[in-house]
Amino acid sequence: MKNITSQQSKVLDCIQIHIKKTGFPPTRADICKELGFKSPNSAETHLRALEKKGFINIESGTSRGISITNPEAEVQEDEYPIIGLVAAGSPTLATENVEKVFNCPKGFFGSNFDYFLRVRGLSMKDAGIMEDDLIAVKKTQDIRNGDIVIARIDDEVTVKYFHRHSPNIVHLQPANEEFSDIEIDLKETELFIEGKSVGLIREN
Amino acid sequence: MKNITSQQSKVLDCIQIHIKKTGFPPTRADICKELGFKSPNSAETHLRALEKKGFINIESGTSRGISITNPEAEVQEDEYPIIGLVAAGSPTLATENVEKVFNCPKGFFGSNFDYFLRVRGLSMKDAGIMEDDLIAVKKTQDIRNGDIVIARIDDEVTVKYFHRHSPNIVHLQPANEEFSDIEIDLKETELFIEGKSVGLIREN
DNA sequence: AATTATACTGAATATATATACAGTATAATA
DNA sequence: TATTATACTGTATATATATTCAGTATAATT
Repeated sequence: MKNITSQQSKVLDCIQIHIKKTGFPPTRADICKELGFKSPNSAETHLRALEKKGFINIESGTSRGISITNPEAEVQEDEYPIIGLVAAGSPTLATENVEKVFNCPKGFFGSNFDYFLRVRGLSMKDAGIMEDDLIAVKKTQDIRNGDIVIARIDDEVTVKYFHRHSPNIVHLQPANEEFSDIEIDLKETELFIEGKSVGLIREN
Repeated sequence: MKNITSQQSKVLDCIQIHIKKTGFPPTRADICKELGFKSPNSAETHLRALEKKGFINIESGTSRGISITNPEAEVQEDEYPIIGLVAAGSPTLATENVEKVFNCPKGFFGSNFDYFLRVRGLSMKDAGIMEDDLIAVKKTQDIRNGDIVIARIDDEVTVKYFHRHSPNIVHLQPANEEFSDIEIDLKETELFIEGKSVGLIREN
């Protein structure tokens, strides 16, 4: 996305405003009227420049065939799958585990994420994570001590605090007195980190 | 909004899909192509029917001048204020207490709500409500025993479980051993119920 | 010094598009 | 029974619209 000139920016604004106001994009003539141009070619050349720079897309031979390339600045809602926390067995993101999809704006929790995990059990109760809560999971290996991770040990999926104080020993710590720490020797046991929690949603 | 026929519904869907896909509404010909009509007048009459019933608006003499009257059915994101839990003094929803606004689709938590409350303290810790969490508050007086309410006693705002087992005695119960019940005699003390919690959001 | 991008006017035109008119047919309503 | 709504085909056309071509002028690059 290259830099935009002052006039091109006005034209881009004009398009956005027209769509918001009327529901459909402007014609060349509409733009001229709005911005005071006397020739439709003034609008045309600006549109071509905006297209070349990647701000808009022009459908050739189509009336009002202008679409704004980057609606990121706008709403951008997306569907995220809700995955049931399967006790054992199948891999986490398998299709059969998708409970339903949940509409949530992108970047709702500041950072991006990949899916929601439906919480089972109360092992993270003291971290305010309750049964049936939805954890927003970001698939990443960039984990720091104290992060809440979604981990897989021997096909069992669990949500815990992550702590690693020596190279081969990882502690998966619950937030509930009734549960005890899981200590994992990476030389003996395989640990797969699915991702980490970046947010939480609870529906009452 | 009158009832819609099956064919008209298809045409309406077609318009919505076209806008979503291309960024601009379809022409009569586009609709024909999509739905298999052989005459542009087929689309035209359906459009007129949809306009008459209030589902769409048609800008006369304008190419692709179709706009959908009720975009409610679509995404419908809205801005909700985040209110800081003020310890004492000013009324809760006063403008000076608005921390910022938060974009969230309407009906995100199943039911509607009015604002987000930023949680201070850990009095509801065992209910999984932690410091800095955002509680989705629905302003209502329709409270049942066990609901999490936002209550005001003498200008102090608090979040607690609501219990009323006799007509004049209300218990506001925390979810934390370190806090004790608040018993309110409605004949002596004024209790104002701001609303109840319908959901929760946590940003990690 | 030559080229390219920006920023316009003005005119011309092929075609994309809305829209009216003429029919046919069926189901619902008054 | 007459009327209206629905659901189409098919043709025609005025005009809305994209788009090209011919210019003029200034600022920014190469």
